[in-house]
Amino acid sequence: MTEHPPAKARRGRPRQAEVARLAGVSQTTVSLVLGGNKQGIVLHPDTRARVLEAAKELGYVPDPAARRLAAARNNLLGVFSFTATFPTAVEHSYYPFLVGVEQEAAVHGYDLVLFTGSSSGGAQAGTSGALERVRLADGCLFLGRHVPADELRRLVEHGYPAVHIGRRDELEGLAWVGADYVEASAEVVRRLAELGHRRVVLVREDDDAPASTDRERGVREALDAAGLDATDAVVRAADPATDITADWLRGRLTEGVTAFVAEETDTGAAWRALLAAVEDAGLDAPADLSLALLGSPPADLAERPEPTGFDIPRAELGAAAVRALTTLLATGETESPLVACAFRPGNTAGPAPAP
Amino acid sequence: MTEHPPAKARRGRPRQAEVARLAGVSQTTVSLVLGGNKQGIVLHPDTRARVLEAAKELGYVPDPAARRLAAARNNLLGVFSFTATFPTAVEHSYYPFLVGVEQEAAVHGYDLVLFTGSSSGGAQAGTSGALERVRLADGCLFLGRHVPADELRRLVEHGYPAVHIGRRDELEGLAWVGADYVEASAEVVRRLAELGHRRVVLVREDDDAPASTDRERGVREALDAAGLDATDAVVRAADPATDITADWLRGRLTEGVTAFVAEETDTGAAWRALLAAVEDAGLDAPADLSLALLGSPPADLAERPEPTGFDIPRAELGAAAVRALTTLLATGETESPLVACAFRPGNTAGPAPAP
DNA sequence: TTGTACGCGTTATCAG
DNA sequence: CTGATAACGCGTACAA
Repeated sequence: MTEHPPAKARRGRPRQAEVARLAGVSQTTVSLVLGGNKQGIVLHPDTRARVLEAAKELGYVPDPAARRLAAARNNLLGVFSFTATFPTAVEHSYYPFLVGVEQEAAVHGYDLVLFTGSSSGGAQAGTSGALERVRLADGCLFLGRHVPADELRRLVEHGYPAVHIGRRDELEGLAWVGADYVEASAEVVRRLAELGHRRVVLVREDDDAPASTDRERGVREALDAAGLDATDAVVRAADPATDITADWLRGRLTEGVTAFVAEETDTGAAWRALLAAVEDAGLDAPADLSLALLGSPPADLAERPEPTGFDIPRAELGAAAVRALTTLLATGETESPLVACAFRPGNTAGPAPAP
Repeated sequence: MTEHPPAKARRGRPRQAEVARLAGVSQTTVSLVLGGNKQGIVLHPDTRARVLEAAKELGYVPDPAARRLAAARNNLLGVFSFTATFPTAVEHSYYPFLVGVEQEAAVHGYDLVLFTGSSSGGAQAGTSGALERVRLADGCLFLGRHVPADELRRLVEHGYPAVHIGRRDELEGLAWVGADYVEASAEVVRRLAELGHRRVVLVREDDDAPASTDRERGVREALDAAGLDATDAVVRAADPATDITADWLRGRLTEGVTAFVAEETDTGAAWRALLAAVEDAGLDAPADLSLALLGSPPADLAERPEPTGFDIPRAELGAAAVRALTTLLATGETESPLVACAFRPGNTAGPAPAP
């Protein structure tokens, strides 16, 4: 009993020392050869070859934790996501971003660590300090609304390389990549104005995430620019399903509102409520009124009708985030690019009905 | 220059030793208190309190890398996927499996490592020895057709804990979780038989993956069981787009075939070709003939018409795979469960037309 | 009940 | 060119 029973998980996991023994050299040499020889030390090609062969023979792979502990890097990028609900449908989750993240990570030679219990509301979610887990990776991507600001700030202040997917100005020094919701929302309203709509209402949920406020800003800016009345132009619905009713809709219509714009959220509640209200009121879009969605529709109502609005370039955002993170890792430069959203014509908006 | 410039990421992070000094105890005691005291060692409540206070005071958070290094395990589960094409659409990728994988991994306290350059066709894909990378994780999930058998065998022979998503009997000792394609395909054919179809043709691609052969087996078994003619019941189309034409279709119809079944693949080529041939021939399903798809349709033609067939329970498969892997990790027991597929009525199959 | 000593796997320095 | 040796931060037998 002189040896602790080794954890099953490690059985057969070769270390540098074993590679060294097999190659007949020291462990240091193995580290040198396998580490790319940053020190510029000259090694005998034969030695090098023997080490490489031994490593391949044994299937040696460096332990990421040890690598990291020794203040090196492990070619691992973290992904920590805070989506409100568990992704039963892939489209509602962060996977669309992951497509771009994964592709770009591959380009740069990084593998990905998905920190669970974040999106999935698993055991560790909400636990204070849960974010610290990401330190296992060289750097980390954060995404979703409601990423805990204080924990994130701690990481950033300690110099941990982090990039947030989604604009995040409040956190000094945090790099982020964002969709240009302001411009995209403004464009939607501009189109509506061009279609003759003079009064437009934005239905947003009761949520102060940047993604929401940006949309509102874009809407307001476009209204101003078009010289339209912005009075009561924004409605905050704590519970869209009960607040946005057929009656409410009729009320607004009699006030002269001809177009309704919903923000996109995790649940799509605002858009859903709007569609339901229109149907309940026996109205039709775009004949009787125009509708637009500031984002992509939830999967279950993606078609019939296809919402006028814009698409969030999720994969590009993911890729841009990885680029930002890798340059942060390599140069220490913090960049925060804004990615444009493409306008989606759709078929829920049309010319404003004659008064 | 007596000190190495510490990595930015680590600067200023309090360690257990500092907590210990502040609390006037040893580092061990700190570890004990903060580690939840698994050993059941009795500590003086005051000591405990002092340690906790000191930890909070300093904002101590354990270093995950060190923790994992000491524990001789990662709590990392790998995911290595071999899908034929890059997932431009999440639905075509391995993400639907990942939903279940992620959820179940969270339950068991594991994080996930996504090995890039596998699904994404990145730089390292196809490289010999690329699979060895997975050793970084405590265990790994493999998925997709065409996972290189020899490399996988090496890993398994070395005792590396691996679970393949998809049946894989050829590899002695490899654990896998599979969808019961045989039974699901048989059920589809049984339904067709019940609808009066006497001659059924399976269109499969030129591919000998288990997922393909299982479907064929199910089809043949059901044909036999129903006493139907299995002559020329299976067509292998190297290139469905050019092989499965309107002319071909008419030919088979005149031979008395009334139902066509396509296997599902990454590309959905067989099903796509079948739909196109029917349209080109000016025919209609299910009026003139019946169609069924052994799997889920590609996203771009998920509706209109919804294919009769079955759904692959991808999330459940992912979850089952994680369970298999964690028990393999914990007990060394290899299990290979088969998960049932749900029949999907759809609307492309109907009663066989009268002869 | 608390402290000592060592190991986990890797990197990095420095003397042969 | 190579081989000891010391961190890195934490867990844990074993001793006090």
